[in-house]
Amino acid sequence: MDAPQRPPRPAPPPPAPRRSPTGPPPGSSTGDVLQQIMAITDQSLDEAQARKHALNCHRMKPALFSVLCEIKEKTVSSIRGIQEEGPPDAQLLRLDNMLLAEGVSRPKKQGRGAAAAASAAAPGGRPSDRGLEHSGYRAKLSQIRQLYHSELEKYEQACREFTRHVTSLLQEQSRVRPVSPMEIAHMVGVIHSKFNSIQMQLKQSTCEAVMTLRARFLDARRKRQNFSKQATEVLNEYFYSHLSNPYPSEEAKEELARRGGISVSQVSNWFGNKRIRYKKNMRKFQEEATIYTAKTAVDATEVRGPGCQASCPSISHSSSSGPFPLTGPRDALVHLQTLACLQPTPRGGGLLAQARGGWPGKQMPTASPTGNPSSITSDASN
DNA sequence: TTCTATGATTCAAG
DNA sequence: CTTGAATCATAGAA
Repeated sequence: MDAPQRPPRPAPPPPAPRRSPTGPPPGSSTGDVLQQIMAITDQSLDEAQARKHALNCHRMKPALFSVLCEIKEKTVSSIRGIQEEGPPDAQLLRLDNMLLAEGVSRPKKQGRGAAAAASAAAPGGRPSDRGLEHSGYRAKLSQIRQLYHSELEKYEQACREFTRHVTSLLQEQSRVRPVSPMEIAHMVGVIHSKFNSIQMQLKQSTCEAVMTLRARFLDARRKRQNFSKQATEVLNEYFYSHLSNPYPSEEAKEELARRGGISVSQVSNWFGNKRIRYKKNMRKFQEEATIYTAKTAVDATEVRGPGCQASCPSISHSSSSGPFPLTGPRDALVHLQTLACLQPTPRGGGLLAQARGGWPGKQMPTASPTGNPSSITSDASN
């Protein structure tokens, strides 16, 4: 394999170990020795062993060896050129990173930045993907991970065995031909790179499996599940108590999410849907509004005691105040202010006009920045 | 089965 | 980025 075109023999073998007085029979020339080497593969194992031994003990062996060394010296530079392996290519790096990010592979022992980043990831998933923490996904991912590691282990084992085999073979051969340690290292490198490419295929297919799993799971996410009663209640309470400005701040969303046991984005979705659906068909929501308005008022009363303006939630949606009536303490305040400023016409003016435009003048966040849960539904004092 | 309610997604606008 | 609007897709009721 690494034997290049043999140059024309420049000189006969060095004279040093030449024919000794007790020399071999005339037939055992260098050509004969080579002939024997070539014939070794045609022989049985025992026969070959015997021949090998004979060759090793042959008195011409040192001479032949030194010739081979000479030839080798001339060709070795060509090996040197390919000794260094290039850096792991980008594709492999990408695959590794992905497997790491998905929690399929573990960070390298001597891990640096990537390892630190990955260690933050929950086993079996990216922490950022709240929705992906479901058991089904994790179970599948863990299956993939197990398969990946067992296959990887198999490949590594095979690689080790093959490397050991080839190394010992080369060491054995080094008795009859010059095989430098560098050459052996090179062979090992070649073997490793072959096995690496197999490993890369494994990584590739693992990545594909993970991607498929993710895609399927994300699809499944569309299978909606209704929120719990608690969540709906919390959201509706906020919505109807902030009807003039149903745009919860980030803090409020977080608080609502926490209280409802849902995610912030679900809160955002819910409010987006709610605003639109409420506006489209306010009549339909009238009853709901009354319920939650009353509820909020009761809560507010409990907090502040009777006598406050919030304790009179008896507002009808068909009243002249339009679709976004005074439904809660804060709305009462906002509405009073608006009335004072805008002098709305009995129908269609003021808040109604605002509402038609889709709650245009967004108010300041209505939740207290302190994050006090009670402030979400009773913030009239702001 | 159909119908309705509702959570999620997509897309354009700002 | 958030939002409104349209739409999709499904759960659950009828």
